[in-house]
Amino acid sequence: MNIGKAAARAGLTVKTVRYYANIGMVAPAQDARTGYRDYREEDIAKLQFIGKARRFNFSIEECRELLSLYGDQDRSSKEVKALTLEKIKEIDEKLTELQSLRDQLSHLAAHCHGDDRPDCPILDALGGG
Amino acid sequence: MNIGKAAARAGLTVKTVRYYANIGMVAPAQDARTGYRDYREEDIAKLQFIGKARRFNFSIEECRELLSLYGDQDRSSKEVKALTLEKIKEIDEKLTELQSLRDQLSHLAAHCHGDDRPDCPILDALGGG
DNA sequence: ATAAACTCTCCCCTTAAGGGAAAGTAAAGG
DNA sequence: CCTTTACTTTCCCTTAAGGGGAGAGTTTAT
Repeated sequence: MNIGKAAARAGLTVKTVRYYANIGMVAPAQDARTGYRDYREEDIAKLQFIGKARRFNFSIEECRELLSLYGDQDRSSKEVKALTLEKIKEIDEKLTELQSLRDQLSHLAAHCHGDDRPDCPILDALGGG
Repeated sequence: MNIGKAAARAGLTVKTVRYYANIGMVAPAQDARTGYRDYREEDIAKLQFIGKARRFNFSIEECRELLSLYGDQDRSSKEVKALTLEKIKEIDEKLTELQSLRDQLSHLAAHCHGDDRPDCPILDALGGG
């Protein structure tokens, strides 16, 4: 199967799929003459797997780890769960940080009258000490 | 004032300050002979301003906008508030997205027994259709 | 036969800097 | 005065994960 079809099947762009081939994550055989890549069903499954993991905010390297666990018949769910819990922790930290940021900005905006007068608590807060 | 001192005063790295000079955000005069940059108090204030805005998650381009408003004596707080409210909206979207992501991962982790058995709901969810 | 659609590699672009090399400059110490 | 150390300069490469587009070759459809 050519790359265009493969990408469509996996819900990815051709560029993305070619990128995954280049970094050796899903690297199908290439025709000796044309250089065309030939994707098999197994490759499609991997691409779909990666696409989903990426949507879950796993990085490329984490995807690589998950993929090796996925392909390993003797994998233990322990490792997968650990990776997932770690990812959840990261997300929690990001959530806390963003929430705090939002509160601060919201506070500033609430005290800014927002008209044409030149004084503005937001700029004051940014500029002051 | 040399770049090292200026960076320290602003709580930024030398690399960062030099980067800001290169992109024309805070570009002090340079000595004709040595090329050394000479930072004035006004520049320090700008650097501190940018540092703070960056910590508030404003992008470089947004910092540039804020900076021009900051330097404009006739600035209106209306524009600043608008920019801030927009930023809050972005953060809210990001929060929603992250929360949903967290819920999904959390759900998967909760149903994964996490022992050495090879079946794992997380991998199943990633691999399945 | 030819035009359209598809694929290939190669190179530059993105954000916001960080790392490090090679070379010049300044300040401190003896 | 000389040397060592600290500081600064420009330049180039790297990051994460691809996107955009050029130019050339291939396949398919008309």
